[in-house]
Amino acid sequence: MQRAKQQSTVFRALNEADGPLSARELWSRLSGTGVGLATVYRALQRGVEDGTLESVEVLGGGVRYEPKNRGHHHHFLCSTCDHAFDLFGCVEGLESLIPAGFRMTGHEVVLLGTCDACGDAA
Amino acid sequence: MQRAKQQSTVFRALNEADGPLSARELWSRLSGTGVGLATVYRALQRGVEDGTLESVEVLGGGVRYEPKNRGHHHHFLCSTCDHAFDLFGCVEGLESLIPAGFRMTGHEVVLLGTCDACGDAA
DNA sequence: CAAGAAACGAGAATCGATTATCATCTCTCC
DNA sequence: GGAGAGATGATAATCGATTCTCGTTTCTTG
Repeated sequence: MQRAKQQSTVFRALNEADGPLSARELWSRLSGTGVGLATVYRALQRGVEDGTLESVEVLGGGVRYEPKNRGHHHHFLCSTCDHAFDLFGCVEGLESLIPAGFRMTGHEVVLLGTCDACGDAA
Repeated sequence: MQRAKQQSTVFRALNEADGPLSARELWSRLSGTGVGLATVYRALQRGVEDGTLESVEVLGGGVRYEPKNRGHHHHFLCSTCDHAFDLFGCVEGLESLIPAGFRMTGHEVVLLGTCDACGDAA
């Protein structure tokens, strides 16, 4: 087991993911590498401080993290495996929903359903 | 202080709200009525079982509850006061975001910004 | 009014997520 | 090779949210 390189192992796993991962989710993907949960949290915290990572809250799964260089996008949450996938593209017409006097600075869209793998299995 | 009527006090407060409320938020609106936090949780739990309430997760504020008779709608989350407001209307074009093989069963939209009151104060 | 059932409030207990602690290990720079 | 700094893993501690427990109170029914 290498030391002092564990955090980069964490970052690599996050970069290879197809969506934001929670600390636990990330940790379970690192089983076998000997990386401890505390190190995962330390890496995530550092990444956010550095500005290389971003914490996002999708739904029901607590906070998840993903690289900050993925641009504006949204997520698809599989209700079976509870994994969040990145989506590309956005939606129009959000402004029409805003009540008078409110100022919008951002938006989040989450699509729910079953992913490819879970749909096949069903 | 009346007893055995506390739960209806909880339901009334929730019906009068302009958006979903968390247990704490609801409880703080009932300060002065003598209603305990446990009773708020009991009422919420019962309401969800009855089907009269629905639990929703907006963002960052944990679970919130609202009456189930409000139809399909979304929410606006004020980043200053952290209160969630009901919005009316919906958006189009969500289907185009779904990857091949995925099946969509629902969606959530949250607009972020500052509400009327907090915008005025700023 | 009396008895039993259900609801109540306060605070203890629990639960999951995150953070802090600490002894050990590894890397860097002599 | 050695010293010091920083990183690491295991685990304890913390924190907030929610649920549970218990003695008390209120409601219902007669």
